[in-house]
Amino acid sequence: MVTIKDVARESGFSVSTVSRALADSDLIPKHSKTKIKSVVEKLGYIPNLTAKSLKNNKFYNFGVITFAGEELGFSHNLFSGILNNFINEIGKNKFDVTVLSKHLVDSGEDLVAYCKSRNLNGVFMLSGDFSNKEMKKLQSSDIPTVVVDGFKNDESDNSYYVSSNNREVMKKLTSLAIQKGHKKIVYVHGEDIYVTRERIAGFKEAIESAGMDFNPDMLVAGHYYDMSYVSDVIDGILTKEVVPTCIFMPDDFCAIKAYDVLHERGIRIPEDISIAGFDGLEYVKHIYPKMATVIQNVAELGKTCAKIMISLINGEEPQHLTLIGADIYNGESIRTIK
Amino acid sequence: MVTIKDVARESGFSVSTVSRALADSDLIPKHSKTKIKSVVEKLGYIPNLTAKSLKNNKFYNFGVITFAGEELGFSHNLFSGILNNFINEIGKNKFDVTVLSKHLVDSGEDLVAYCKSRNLNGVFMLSGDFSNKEMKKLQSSDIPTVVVDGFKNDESDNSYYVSSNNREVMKKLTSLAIQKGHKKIVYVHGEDIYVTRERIAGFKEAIESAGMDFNPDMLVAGHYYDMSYVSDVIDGILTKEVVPTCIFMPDDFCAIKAYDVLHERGIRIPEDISIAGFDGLEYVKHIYPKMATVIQNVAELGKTCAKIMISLINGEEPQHLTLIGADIYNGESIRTIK
DNA sequence: CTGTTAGCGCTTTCAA
DNA sequence: TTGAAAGCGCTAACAG
Repeated sequence: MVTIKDVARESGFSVSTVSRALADSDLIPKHSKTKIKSVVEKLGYIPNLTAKSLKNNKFYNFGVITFAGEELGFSHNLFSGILNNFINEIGKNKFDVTVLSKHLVDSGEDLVAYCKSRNLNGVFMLSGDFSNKEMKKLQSSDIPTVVVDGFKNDESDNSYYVSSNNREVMKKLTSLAIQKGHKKIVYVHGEDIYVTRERIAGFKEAIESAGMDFNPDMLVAGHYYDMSYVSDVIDGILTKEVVPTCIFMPDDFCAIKAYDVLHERGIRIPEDISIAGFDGLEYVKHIYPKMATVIQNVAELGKTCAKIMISLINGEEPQHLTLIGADIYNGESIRTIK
Repeated sequence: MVTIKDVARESGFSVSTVSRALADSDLIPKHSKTKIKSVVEKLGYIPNLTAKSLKNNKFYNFGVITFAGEELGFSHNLFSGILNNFINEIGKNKFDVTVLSKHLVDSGEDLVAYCKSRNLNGVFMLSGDFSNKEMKKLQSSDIPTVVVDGFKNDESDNSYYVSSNNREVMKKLTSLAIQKGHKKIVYVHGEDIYVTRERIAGFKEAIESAGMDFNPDMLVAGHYYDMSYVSDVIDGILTKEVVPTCIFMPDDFCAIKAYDVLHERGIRIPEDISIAGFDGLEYVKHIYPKMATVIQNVAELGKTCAKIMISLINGEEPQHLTLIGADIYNGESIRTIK
């Protein structure tokens, strides 16, 4: 390993002069810099950032945690897209990203200690775990956290939340179905977290502002990104005294499974029952019938989280909750009832 | 920040004794350890791994690069699953994982320098970029690299390759179609990399061992994980003088698009044309008709890569090429021709 | 303009 | 059984 010492010796300057030259300090004249840089080149010197960090007490490193409660990890189609954008934005700003493995989170190790021992400047959580103690401790620690999409919105001074404008977009989606003539709509919603409550609120608002009566039967509890329960839930809905004409699923992944189940039962989409998903995964636009869904702005979500992280370590005070606009994709899975 | 010095002062021992006690050294008697650990507890001391690393010249940190050539990053449905398993396996072994952003790779920065300055012990590449110079330099550097799935298999002493047993499984898939009565099969294959060549080889072998004539018309060039070219390619195939009864697509993602295109053209799957994908993404089992595909063993692929990385830094000499078995999922998209 | 020196937090030899 | 001291690679205050 070539160190700054080697460069100093070889170039005839002292270590501090070399350090300054490499930092492009005004104190060092051009000719010295040139000389030093040529030696750097010659020896193939590469500065050791670990040493630099230790000295400066600046670490330029964020952690990322992926939704500990699920098996999905990076395979979560929505979160992986958000993560992509987060990482690229962070990378543009010259920070590093360290991944905290699901194993680490599940093992019950002290997450705060883990992060501190690695000098992480902040942690990005792709959906908080809704039960994990360590995640909670991390959120209420002095390490800044930015949580996207799945969170409880517990107030914590040091935690920042980003999500789509779920209430508004769910209201839009519901209004669209109503406009198309649907009066009996069921919303299979996910876990009780902030985004779910918002979606339910938007759902209700649309129903009520259309002059219809909201009744609790319109809500059915499900889970996000979990196909296993879908056939039971769908069967339950099909045997209700009032069978809906339209079912909103918690997300596209579950909605695909709903397609499958309905197909097996000989029920046509959208002729017999209409379906909508949520998230806007690429492939739902290419299945038959093209699935109506909410397209979350994955790029904006990821970038926003990154910007908040960066502004935080710059000592700024961003908003604690940021909402990002989402769009409706009409598809063909919600029929028009005459 | 509480340092080892603080613990030393507070406990009345010297820094070195504290260090030894925390490393559970035999030199330190139980009562001293107990005393020291109680002070650690009291002060909330957390060891600084950066300092430790610097001192020991051990860094316990791997890099991960995601397929620079594409927009997908972590959204790549196959690679994200592999990555999941890689990270968890690495995490179990107490190493950290640092993400190298696509931005970093695209920007043309010196990747080797980047990795060295961060003291990365090795780099995991999810599909090599087939053109990127920096990626190549990295692979031929003294930093060990493990590449999964998309690679050229250029010989490099310090690069290790893992993929599914593509030749064998593609032979199986092709044989299955032949057995079902298909004689006119077209394989839309991906970029010219090792895995593609293997798949093509397996495809040929199946055709020839069935006593059929292989002809180059059976191969059509496409791309992996790219929907944009699919409709052109499909249209091209449909206007051939001999229209095939079965089309193999490069992957599930493209195959979904093929479903879409054929549907738009009024061509039924599998009655008119049979389709198969490749990779085994969860949702292809839930679309209609259920898509025949090759299920790559994502868990084994990821874990194997991790194990190779770890064995490398332990000074072992793993094989340079490791093949993992894959399975066929029959689905319903390859019809039986009587 | 440049060098000497101290020190970031930690481990480890050497000496007691 | 413990401590002093050196040093990992680097930066920066201070002194010239």
